[in-house]
Amino acid sequence: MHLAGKLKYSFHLPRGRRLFTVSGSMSDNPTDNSHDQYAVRLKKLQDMRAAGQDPFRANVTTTHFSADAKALYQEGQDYAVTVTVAGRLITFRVQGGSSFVKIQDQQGPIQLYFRKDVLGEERYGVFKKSLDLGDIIGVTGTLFKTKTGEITVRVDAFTLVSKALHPLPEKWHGLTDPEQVYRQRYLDLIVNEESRKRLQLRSRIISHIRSFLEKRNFIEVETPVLQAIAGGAAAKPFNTHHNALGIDFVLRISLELYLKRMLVGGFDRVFEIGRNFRNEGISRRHNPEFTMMEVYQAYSDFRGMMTLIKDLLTSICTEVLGTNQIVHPASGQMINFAGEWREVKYKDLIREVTGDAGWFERSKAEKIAGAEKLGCSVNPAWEEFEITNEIFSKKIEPTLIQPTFVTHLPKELCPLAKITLDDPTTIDVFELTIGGMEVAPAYSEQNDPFVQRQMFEAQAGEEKQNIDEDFLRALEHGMPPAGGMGVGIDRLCILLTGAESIRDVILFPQLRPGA
RNA sequence: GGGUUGGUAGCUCAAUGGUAGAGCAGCGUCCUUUUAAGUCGUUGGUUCCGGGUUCAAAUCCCGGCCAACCCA
Repeated sequence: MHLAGKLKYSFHLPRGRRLFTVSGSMSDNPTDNSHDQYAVRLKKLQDMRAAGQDPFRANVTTTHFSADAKALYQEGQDYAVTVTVAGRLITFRVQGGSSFVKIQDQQGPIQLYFRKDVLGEERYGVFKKSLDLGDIIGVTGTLFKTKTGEITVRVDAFTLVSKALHPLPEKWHGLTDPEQVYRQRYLDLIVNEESRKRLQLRSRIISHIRSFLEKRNFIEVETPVLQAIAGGAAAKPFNTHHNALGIDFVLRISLELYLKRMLVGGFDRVFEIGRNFRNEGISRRHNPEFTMMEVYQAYSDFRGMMTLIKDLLTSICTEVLGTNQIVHPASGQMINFAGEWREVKYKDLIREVTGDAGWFERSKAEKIAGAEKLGCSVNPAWEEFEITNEIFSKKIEPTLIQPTFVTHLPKELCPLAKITLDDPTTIDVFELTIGGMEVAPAYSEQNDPFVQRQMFEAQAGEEKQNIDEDFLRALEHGMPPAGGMGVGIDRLCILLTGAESIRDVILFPQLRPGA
């Protein structure tokens, strides 16, 4: 089931407009050219082509991006530096024989100054008549500072290198319809600086994670997305099919089991930043495909991972964000990454919120009653640990705004970690929770193949075929003791960019096909 | 899956059951240092789709599609 296969790719024209009727009326009656901006722009394109200038065959060799070009200007040295820049036309202010426009490239906007007496009558006329907001142009000119102090390129020559047939969204309000923001992200990126900044910040965060880990001798690897068995997490997978092999595959739901094979193979410090796919609901916090970073370090444990994640996040704060404090939009609180981070056992949090020191000795009926007293709706079919975990998810996790290591979770919640030595009901694990969201779980990884098999069998229940025998065989060859951690990159970006929704930090979030 | 809110010009939004409008964009005019430039004029509508009520529906009712938020 390929989702993309169901999408209809159609050439999109403004509603109710047909290309041939519009262009027909254009040529029949050139004065009546005001009914459709698409048609107006198409006409300009056709006229240029007829004159032997096809913008889609033109190009320009740029010398600088916008901000780099502006940085070359030296005070008082007007028209001394020549640059060639290119970008999308975002403002257009014609003023008789001189005009100011702005173009925008990857680094942001730069102002251009067109003069009739510099360009000549004919080229200036082409500039005024042939260009539209949204077109992509390249210009060569010299830097100067206007009387209002803006560094500007006085244009000596310009080339249209791509025609925009659709008008840009309105310049002041921008594009606000959330649906269009996500479906036509390119428009959002053109007109909404906040979106552009946020998504660029995401790239810088990921880039920083890579360099941070590489400096600590971690090796980045890539493991299969297509897998015969979805392992490493409890989630419903997407199913797909390999035609030549004639077998079904699933898309991975986690990176874990292959990265541990890398530990067996002698890659002692590995990480992968990759897409996971979970066939579950879509919400403010969930996208069906999301980016996970998983990292494994031999001869470490969950305590070592604590240090690693704290160092990593502190490093992102100082080197990428330039601050240790971030506003948590939902609560308005400041999240403080500096100083010591709270560490608390899962069981202690449960005892605290239920007010019951003996919670874990209570019967299932008593736990159900306790959970309902706290306002949790409980499914009677749940196991006891699920009832308790409902309290954690609903009543505790959302309140953990400051960075908090929740440690020693019940062993049922993770079958891949080592049992705590002095408490056989818990595992050596933490979940780092910030801003009410689980950001990074980490474990002392299970490397005992016998215990691992038992855990898998208990988890699989009747579905023994879902046990990854190849992974167990790998463990039987000996995996070094290791700490492992997963970092939800999207959630981290929500947190660090102050976004409201996962959709704001994913370039093209999944939506229903159509529209 | 349930509830709430919304979908009107290219964009941002008005219009209390009674002629569908404004700003920006577009088109035409004036303007050689503007900053949402300004000026004068002007075009542009399957009011998401399909039914229904009514003399009359963007508006009320039913169904559908899409989205946002909340809940599961």
